[in-house]
Amino acid sequence: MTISEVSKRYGISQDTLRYYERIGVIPPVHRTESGLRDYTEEDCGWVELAGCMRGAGLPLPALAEYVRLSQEGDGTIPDRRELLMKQKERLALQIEAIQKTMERLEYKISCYDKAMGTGRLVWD
Amino acid sequence: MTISEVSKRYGISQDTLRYYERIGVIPPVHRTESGLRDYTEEDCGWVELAGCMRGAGLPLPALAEYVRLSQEGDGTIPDRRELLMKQKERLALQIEAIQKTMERLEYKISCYDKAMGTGRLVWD
DNA sequence: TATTGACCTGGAGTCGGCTCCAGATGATAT
DNA sequence: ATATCATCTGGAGCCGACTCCAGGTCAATA
Repeated sequence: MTISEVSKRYGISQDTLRYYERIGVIPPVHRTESGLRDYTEEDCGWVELAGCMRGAGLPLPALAEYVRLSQEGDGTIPDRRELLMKQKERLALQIEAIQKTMERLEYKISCYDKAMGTGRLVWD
Repeated sequence: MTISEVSKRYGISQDTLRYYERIGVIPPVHRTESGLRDYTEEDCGWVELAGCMRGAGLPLPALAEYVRLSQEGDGTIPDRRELLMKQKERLALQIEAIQKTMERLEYKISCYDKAMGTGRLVWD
C-alpha cells in the first residue's frame, strides 16, 4: 500500500505519516526494493493506532515510547501496561475537565437564550 | 488583589496572566495609580473563566473573540451565544474521541493483564 | 525514451501557548 | 536612605506537532 493510499485511508497527511515514522510514533515501514514505502496491514495497524491516540491528544513522545518498548519484545510487557495505564488516567482527568467546562458553557448558553428573549443579559 | 495573589489563587503563572491580558483572553485589568495590576473580583472572574476554558483545551483565539464581543455590549449577544455553542460542540466531539481512545486503552490493558499471567501477549 | 507525476530525504518554517529575560520602576523593611 | 523584593514592558526563546520546500529518485504513460 502506498503512502498516498494510507494517507487517504486514515486522513493523515503524507508529511505527517513520514514525520510519525521519523520520531518513532510508528515503527519503520516496509519498503519496496527501490526504497518507496509500502505499508503492510501491520504497518497500517500502527498508523491507525497512532491516529486514534493522537485524536485524543495523547503526547507523541508517550506513543513513541510505547512503540519502542513494543519493538523490544515481551520483556517490556509490564512497562507497556504501566504506560497505557498512565495515559488512561490522564485521559480520565481530561474528560472531567472538559465536562466541567461543557456544563459551564451550557449554563452560559441558557443565560444567552434568556437574554435573547428579554434583550438583556443576566449573570454573564 | 496583586498579580502574585491571583497567580496563586488560580494556579496560573504571572507571565501567563500578563500574556492572557495582552492577547485579550481577559479584558484589561484595573491598575493602581502607579501602574501595577490590581485585580478586582470581576477581573478575577475573567481569569477564572479563562482558566476553566483553557483547561478544556479551548483555543485562546476563540476565548479572545468572546471577550472582545462581551466588551462591545449587548448587540453582540447572539454572536456570543453562537460562539459558545460552537465551542460546546467541539468539546462534545473531543469527549467522544477521548472515550473511544479510553476504551481502546482499556482493552489493551486487559490484554496485558492476561499476558502478565501467561507471559505471552495476545493481540497487541 | 521522454515526460510527468508520485515519492524520497533533510532541513527549515509555522503556529499555539506559553516561558524567560533585561532593564526599568514601584513598594517595603531596616 | 538604601537594600531588597515585586512588578512592569517589550521582545526573544522554547516546545510540540506539524507543514512546507528544494533537490533528487522512481514509476507509469504516450
